[in-house]
Amino acid sequence: MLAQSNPHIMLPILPGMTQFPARGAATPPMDQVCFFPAGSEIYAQGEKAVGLYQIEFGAVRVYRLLADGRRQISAFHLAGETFGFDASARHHFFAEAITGASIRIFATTGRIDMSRELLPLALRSLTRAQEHLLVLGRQNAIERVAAFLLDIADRQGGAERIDLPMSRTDIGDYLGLTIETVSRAFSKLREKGIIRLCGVRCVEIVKLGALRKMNE
Amino acid sequence: MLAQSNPHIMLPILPGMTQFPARGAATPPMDQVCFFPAGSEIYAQGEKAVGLYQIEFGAVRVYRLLADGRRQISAFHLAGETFGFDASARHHFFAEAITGASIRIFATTGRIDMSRELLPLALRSLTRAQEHLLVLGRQNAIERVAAFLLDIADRQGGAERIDLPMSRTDIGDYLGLTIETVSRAFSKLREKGIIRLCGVRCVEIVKLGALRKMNE
DNA sequence: CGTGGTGTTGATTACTTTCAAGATGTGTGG
DNA sequence: CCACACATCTTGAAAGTAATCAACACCACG
Repeated sequence: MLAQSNPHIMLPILPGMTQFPARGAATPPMDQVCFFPAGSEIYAQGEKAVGLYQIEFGAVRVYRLLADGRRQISAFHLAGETFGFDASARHHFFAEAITGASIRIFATTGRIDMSRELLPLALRSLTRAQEHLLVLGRQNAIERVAAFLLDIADRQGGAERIDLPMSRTDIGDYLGLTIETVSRAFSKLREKGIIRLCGVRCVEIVKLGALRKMNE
Repeated sequence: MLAQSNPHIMLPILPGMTQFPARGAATPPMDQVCFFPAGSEIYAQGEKAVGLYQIEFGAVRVYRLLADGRRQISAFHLAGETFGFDASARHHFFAEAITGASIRIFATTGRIDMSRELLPLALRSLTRAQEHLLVLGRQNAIERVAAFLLDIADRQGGAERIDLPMSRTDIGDYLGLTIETVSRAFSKLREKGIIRLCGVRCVEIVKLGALRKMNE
């Protein structure tokens, strides 16, 4: 696999890019591009919200925890997408970089009113969340994985080859399944000839129609 | 039970209130209060969105269907709440009155920009949806019912006596469970002394702490 | 060439669904 | 006001799906 677009490779900090978390800084600097290493926290539940986050490259998970450690990832965000709407004054969720991610942070507080631009983005997040409710509430394991693959494929430009930045654990926590069940669903889709697994985090969609038919 | 606040009782159409669906009208009239009988459609998936909906009294379900009839209710809305954000140009979901409901419809198209007022409402819907994802993805049947009761109790003003406007089928379709499982969860909570059932659609929360502890 | 993290597969257990029957409650008509 | 009918809800038993527990495979890294 070439390095061309492999998000697992740590890129050097480029000029004009700040690495975060940085020594001594309590919050990331505003209105510039920050680099978050794989696994690093972008914001935490209960933390004061300062703005919105636009991903230049990399991937992000937004999640919530139960007291016993059960985790629900409410959304993945990929390059080009904007997140951080889980807040009125404070964040209700955690956000972490999955792979190393370069993120532009926009201040929205104490600024000119940005509602007009923000509302459509917020509504897109809302629609996504509501559609995910249908998946979690009414679809079985294999249908959930199918929905996940279709969603990611679509957001990666619709090519049949998908690059998964996240682990099976992340996928499980997004789909409300265990990693074993996710793995079995992948295997079953492979056995049926619907997908091809070219490496653990690379999937090729062979029968797009069959995948779509599982989600109607 | 007194008629005082029983939403199951059909109220007469009051002066200044239009009943809908009405003969000959393709869409409900704008910027006024409409009465929707129990079970009637407020908007449908794919329908052009015309505005937002504020509930004067009654209750509403917003849902989506799979091809085979499986239904996921993404949200219930009670008196005082605003809904209808499941749309960019067209609605992505269905909305129906559960009980007879009186609803004020606000036009948002071709009007002065209302983003500033709308954004906080949309964000509240988003947070609700994302929190519901945790329930559907990571909680078991009894925890889901507990979460549901806490949510409704909170939205009805926090009194220990809850009036449920919706059927067990609706609750099941909201929580991603069958009606039988919902019923069994209610029974188990009753057996544990956490709730009391004063009629099928009336619940009294006896041990609020125990209920809360199931949702941490 | 080990080592640790991640992913896969198998066997068993637990929980929810499905199927079925009975109970409760509401509305209607006598 | 009571009796019946229909819809809704509850409970039980059997079946099915996903979780858990366990072992092994794979891969990147030192």
